[in-house]
Amino acid sequence: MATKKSTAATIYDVAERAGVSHQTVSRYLAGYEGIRPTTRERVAVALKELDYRPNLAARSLATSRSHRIAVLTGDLLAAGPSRTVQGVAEAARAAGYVVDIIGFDVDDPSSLTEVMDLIRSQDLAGVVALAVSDSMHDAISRLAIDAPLYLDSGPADLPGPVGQSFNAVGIQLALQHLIDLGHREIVHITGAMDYLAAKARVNGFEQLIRERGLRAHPVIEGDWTPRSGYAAVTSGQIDPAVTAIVAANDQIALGALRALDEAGVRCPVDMSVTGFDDIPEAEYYTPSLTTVRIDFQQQGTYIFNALMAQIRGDERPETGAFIKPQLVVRASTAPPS
Amino acid sequence: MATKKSTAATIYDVAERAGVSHQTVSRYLAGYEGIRPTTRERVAVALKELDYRPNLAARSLATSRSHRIAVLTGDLLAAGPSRTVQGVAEAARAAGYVVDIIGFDVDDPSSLTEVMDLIRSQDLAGVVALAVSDSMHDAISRLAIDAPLYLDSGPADLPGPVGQSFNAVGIQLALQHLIDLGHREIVHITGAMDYLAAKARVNGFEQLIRERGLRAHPVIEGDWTPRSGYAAVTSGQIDPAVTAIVAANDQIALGALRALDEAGVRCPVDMSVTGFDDIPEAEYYTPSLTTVRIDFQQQGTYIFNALMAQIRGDERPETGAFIKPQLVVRASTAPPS
DNA sequence: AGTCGGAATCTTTCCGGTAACAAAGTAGGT
DNA sequence: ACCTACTTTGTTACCGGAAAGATTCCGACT
Repeated sequence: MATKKSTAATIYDVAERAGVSHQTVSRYLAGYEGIRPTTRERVAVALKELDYRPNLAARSLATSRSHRIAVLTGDLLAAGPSRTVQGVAEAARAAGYVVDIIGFDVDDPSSLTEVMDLIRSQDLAGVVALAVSDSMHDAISRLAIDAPLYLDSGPADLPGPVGQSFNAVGIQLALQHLIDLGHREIVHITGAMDYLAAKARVNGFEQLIRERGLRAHPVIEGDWTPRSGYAAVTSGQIDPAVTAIVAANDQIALGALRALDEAGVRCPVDMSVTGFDDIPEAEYYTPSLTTVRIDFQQQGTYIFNALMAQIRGDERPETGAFIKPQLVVRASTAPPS
Repeated sequence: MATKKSTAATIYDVAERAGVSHQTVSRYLAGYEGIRPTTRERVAVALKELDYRPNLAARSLATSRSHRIAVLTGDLLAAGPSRTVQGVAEAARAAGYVVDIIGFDVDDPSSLTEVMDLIRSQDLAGVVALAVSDSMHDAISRLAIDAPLYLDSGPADLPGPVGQSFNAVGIQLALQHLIDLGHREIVHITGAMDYLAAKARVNGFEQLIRERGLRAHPVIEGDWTPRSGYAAVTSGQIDPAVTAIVAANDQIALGALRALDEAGVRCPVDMSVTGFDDIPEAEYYTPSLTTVRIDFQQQGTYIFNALMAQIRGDERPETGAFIKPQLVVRASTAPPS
């Protein structure tokens, strides 16, 4: 039966109740083996009776380590990042870590100064930076945070962070699907090009186009938003020969779908469209969107694990982690007519 | 010129450098007035030279108060809540608070036990619970958290939390718009009915229907998802006389739009549809969705302020805060034909 | 029985701040 | 110049844990 006390119980309270020293309680909590069973039992009982909860501030002060990680992100609003954050948060919680969300202004690198102060004040176990543009990438990597930092961005020509490993393969899944349907003239609408994810998708797209020996239509630059997908189609940049569009995410695909509809171009009869992410709404677009499903939950887990590996100081870069994208065929793709 | 030191500077380091006692430094940091200008200057210089950052764990331990709040939420994925969280996080950051995101399993009230432990270990300044269903509402309010708690849920018959004040007015904006267009047979597809937001929208809807003396079609129960909007239309629950649908959010509207399209019912010619939230995609649905825009940023600010008021122990419940919803007329509504 | 050594437990110190109290320093009034 | 009353600054204790060193306990062995 938990005793109601106005102030939270400390290890001293527990120790007194169990008739031992506070250090013994501390050892018990740390899982130390060498405690006599009778003593152990007394401590356990006292702990339960007082409904003891450790004070994390005190622990963190004493050890100068915490079980808290920060997620730095430019926008939580975008569907992808927000789900990734969710995934990281869940993985972190399962591992007994708490996640601080720290936002910064994507357009203002100087806002990082505040962020930096915040991070340095917090003794964090680690920091994850998600959805980071190139300019921010440099600013962040210069940040000289003393905690391990997992940066989900970087040059597109390197293998890249584990959290971004699926981009090329994913986009190729969509592209190959269109090729299999018989399409030969295919164009890509990109995400915001200062994001690694966008560049990786472009690279994946162009690589497969080359491998298959297809005509390389210049990509059309978008910025992840439906608006940019709409603009890409209405801007007249698309070669009339094109019969299929590979959008860098579902929102762009939505915008494109809408523009096609307004222009009287039927999807999928006259033009096929694929998305990326498989957000819950994608199935209900008109027509239902063929897209590539990403397991953001798993992505979050991988990212968290990668950070934990850094925290523990592991050397091996955990090569096995790869998020397997999955093609979801719905009604927005069909053979060219 | 900041001196590079391997370990972070403490107030003791600063004190030594400035030739004063650490307490004087502490006073300076606390903004205490009674410090001689010359001393003040020396401290300021030392502070800057050592690039001092306070250790929040130590401060929190000493004061048993922290500048950290937790946001408890069932799902970050849903568009509304995630944007609200974003808003709260931003308001909190502006006020110098850090936000911990704590997720729990909506379907498993026992997961709250863990959450509870987490919260109690963290010495938090306050807790915000968002997107809370009724069952969770009870579980959470029983949680006996010693920090101030802002619960964004509750009985639908009370005025309700400030964060939810816009529901009735917002839905009535949509409904009145349809009435103005000449619609008389209007049905509502609800959100998940164990959420305050869903109930408040239903109440607002039914109230205005009564006031205008219109036929009260029974509401069709949804769960915020596009799937449920789709199901509501295809299930045949809608009276053939109905000429307009008021959906509880944009996703539901999307599902409905899709079902109507498949059934060959033209929107807005044969059926008008309104959404709620104005997510960025809504404009690009087919047809472009008439909806009610909610300023989630502002909502987040209000919620944060409400929590801060509780933390400070203010009595007056800050009655002035109201998020003004805004009707956004697009192409999914038209006079009945 | 006396000793030795490891196991179990206790005591002290520290982490980096804040709070309360004590002690200087300073100025004004007589 | 002396005392009083503020001002300014310094000292010490404390928050709740963890780490390190000190101490007690206990059984095995001589």
